[in-house]
Amino acid sequence: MSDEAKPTLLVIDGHSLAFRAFYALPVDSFVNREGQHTNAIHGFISMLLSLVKAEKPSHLAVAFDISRFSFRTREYPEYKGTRSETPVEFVGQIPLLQEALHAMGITTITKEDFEADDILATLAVRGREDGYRVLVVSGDRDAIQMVNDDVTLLYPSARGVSELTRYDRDKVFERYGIEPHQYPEVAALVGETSDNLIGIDKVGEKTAVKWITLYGGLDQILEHADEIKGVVGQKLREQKENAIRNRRLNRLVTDVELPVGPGDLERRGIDEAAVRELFDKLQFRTLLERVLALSETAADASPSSSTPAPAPDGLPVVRTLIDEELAFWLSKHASDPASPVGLVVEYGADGVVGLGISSHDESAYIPWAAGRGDYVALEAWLDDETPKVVHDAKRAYKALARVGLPLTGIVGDPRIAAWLLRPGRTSFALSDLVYEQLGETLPVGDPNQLVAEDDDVSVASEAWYVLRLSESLVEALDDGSRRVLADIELPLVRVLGDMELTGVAADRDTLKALSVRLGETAAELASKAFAEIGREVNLGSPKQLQEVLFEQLEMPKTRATKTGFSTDAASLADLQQKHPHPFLDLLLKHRDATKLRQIIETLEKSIADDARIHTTYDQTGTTTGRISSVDPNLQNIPVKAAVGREIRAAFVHGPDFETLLTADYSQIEMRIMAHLSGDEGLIQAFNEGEDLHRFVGARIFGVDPSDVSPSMRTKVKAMSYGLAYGLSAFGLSKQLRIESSEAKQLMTDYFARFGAVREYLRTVVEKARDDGYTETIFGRRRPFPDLTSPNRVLRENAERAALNAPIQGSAADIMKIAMLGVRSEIDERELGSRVLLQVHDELIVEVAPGEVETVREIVRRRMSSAADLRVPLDVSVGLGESWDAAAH
DNA sequence: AGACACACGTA
DNA sequence: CGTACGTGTGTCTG
Repeated sequence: MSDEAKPTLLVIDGHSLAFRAFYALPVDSFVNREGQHTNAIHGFISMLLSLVKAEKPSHLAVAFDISRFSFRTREYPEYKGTRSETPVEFVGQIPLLQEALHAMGITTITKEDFEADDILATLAVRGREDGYRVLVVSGDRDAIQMVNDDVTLLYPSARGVSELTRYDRDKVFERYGIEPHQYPEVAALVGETSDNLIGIDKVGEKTAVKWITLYGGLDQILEHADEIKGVVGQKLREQKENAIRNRRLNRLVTDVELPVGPGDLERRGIDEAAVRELFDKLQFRTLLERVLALSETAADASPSSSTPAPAPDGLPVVRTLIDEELAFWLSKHASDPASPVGLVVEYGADGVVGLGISSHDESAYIPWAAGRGDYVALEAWLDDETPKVVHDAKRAYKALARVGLPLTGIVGDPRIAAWLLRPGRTSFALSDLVYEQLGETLPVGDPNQLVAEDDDVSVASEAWYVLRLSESLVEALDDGSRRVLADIELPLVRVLGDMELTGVAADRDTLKALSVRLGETAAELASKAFAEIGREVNLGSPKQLQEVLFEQLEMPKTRATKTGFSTDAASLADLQQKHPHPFLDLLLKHRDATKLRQIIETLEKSIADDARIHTTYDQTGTTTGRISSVDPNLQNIPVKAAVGREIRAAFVHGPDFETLLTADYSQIEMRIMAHLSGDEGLIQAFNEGEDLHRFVGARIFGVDPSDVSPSMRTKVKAMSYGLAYGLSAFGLSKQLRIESSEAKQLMTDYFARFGAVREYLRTVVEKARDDGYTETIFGRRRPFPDLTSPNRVLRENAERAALNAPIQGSAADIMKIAMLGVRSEIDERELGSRVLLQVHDELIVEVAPGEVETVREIVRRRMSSAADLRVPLDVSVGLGESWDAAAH
């Protein structure tokens, strides 16, 4: 293929050319009405237009450095270290230039950890392979190494960017006397001041070229270093490491992984509206004419083959921000306390990859690489009061904390807002919420698309959606829910986040020993059980158990399930009464042992490297307002059985702490029921501070409190608790294994004494049916559409849930408020103790040395005063080495 | 591999 | 025919 017939690929080092342009044009002549300097943008675009006109490239791209940091600075921190601060007038010009290029339909490419020249070198190699004539525009002399028969370097002259010197093979040889690929070896010997690469003393270009010609290359020169005479030979031997290092650093990478290849860089049509708007803002009148003129000829020559998908109305163009630009953008556009910004953290396998930030009309992407030193402004911004809206703020808070970044000023979280609006929904994914709430489709990076939107764009654009979504959701909330969001849920994000990050210390040996012991017990029980039935079955399989029980042993059928008959513990206990068999008892004990062992093994697996277990609280995981706990669930650690308490004994305080403290609310739901119903009897029971069930039992059975028998107390207790769940007489009789007539009588007697409770429970459901929702004391709502369902099962289920929601929900609110109070006082008084776990009505605190009494008082006071009810909120506190020992 | 049912731990 | 959860196992399905 002749050169004439080959398509031309033009690739440009954006940053270096813009910088050249900046120094070539007078700064003060290019300032727009907003005070933004534009000389570099103007010079660059002017140069670009001339180039396009002259070279008529069919394919075109501009590469930018992401920052002054790259793999080279990691290897050699002094790399480019002599470069002075970016001039203040240059700041802000690169993002605007990128914006202009996008509007002009020109692809820009960046790659984390690489310099623009590496991108150019990669495209040059691939372009050559694919049959292109390649033109590389760069102001960096290292680019000379790319030159060959198909690749030409256009290098700006001393006079600026409008005159570019063409370096082809011949020109390189003419200028340096070597082949292009040898240039870096010369540079390695001589050194490169602008990159802060020191060469060999006394070796200049002439000497270096002479040696290269004589010995053939750098390696050969070093091999023959001993033969070189004089001071210069001496210097070479002394300083050869410099040359080796320089060569390593000035070698351009030619296999950078890029989202695009040469074929994807075909010139596209311009977005005329965007160009007009931006050029108007930049006040580029003549350039606008030139761009439009060129675009017409381009359109005639090659009709655009790919038109970018139209962006949704108002979606801002994304800028990638680094270094000074980052600080500039943050200070100029994002620190207004009155206008929140959306923030999206991009998560990679190793944590934070980047940040997307967006106001209503500007979006930016900030690449993040751990250990890089240019994030002072970002850190300050994350830690200031700039209002930030974050989807799944707790996750972002934790991810940022893990890389040492703060996050304060969280004023919105659409995930939580959507949950408050409709706590029963199943998905809280951003894309689903955007679709449902805004009626828009969240753009996704489509890897199949040629010039795919890269992650930068998606993350920054997501931030824009997060902001709008949050505003729309808050708008949809009622005042009460809004207060719950602002006063409870959002402040709680940090508290829960820190609890998760801290974790709870666990004693691996205790757990291990326990699981071994339970394993042995289970094995013994299994073999005994097999002996009883004369064969081996899988005791964990309900299906196989059904065969054994109902076919082989011909036991009476139990409660029906979807797939047969139940083998749960209650059914087995029933069977043991009706049809006693040793197998049943062995099976139950086996279940106990294996279940506990399973729990222990799960816990063991979840112990992290810091010897602590870090659960994750799901702040949107329940319909009532409670939080749930996952991975592992630390809210269902056994406590009732003796072995359960042994498990809790494995949760201990950390080495630098004095003790664990547990604090729990006594009968909080009953107290809330007393408050909400206003039942004088119940209120009196709590105010007298007597044993609640004894007091209630005395009233119901008409005896003295001292004469309430254990069996009476059990019945009363079951009924009291059951009431808050919508328990029926049938259910009560089932649970207490008493006649349903007795259960019925019990309930009648209860309501005769505590009539306001019945009245309350009835009106809660009635009101919920009218309103369509229930409400907690603090205004948290839960919708109940099924209360008017003609389907009886649905309706009655909804009735029981509606009965319970304000009670369970108010208890959840109170505990959350208490947690906020405890945390804020610990912060205020600068204590070292910290809350570790929350189990609905219980807090577990790790107490720092010397703080026992202080923390005990704080926790007790903050928990009891979290709400002002018509009954006291009783809190019991315990201390101990372990969770079990601290229980009471 | 993923969905479902069952069983069971907590408040 | 008592609310609210999460997890492990077995089983069936694709």
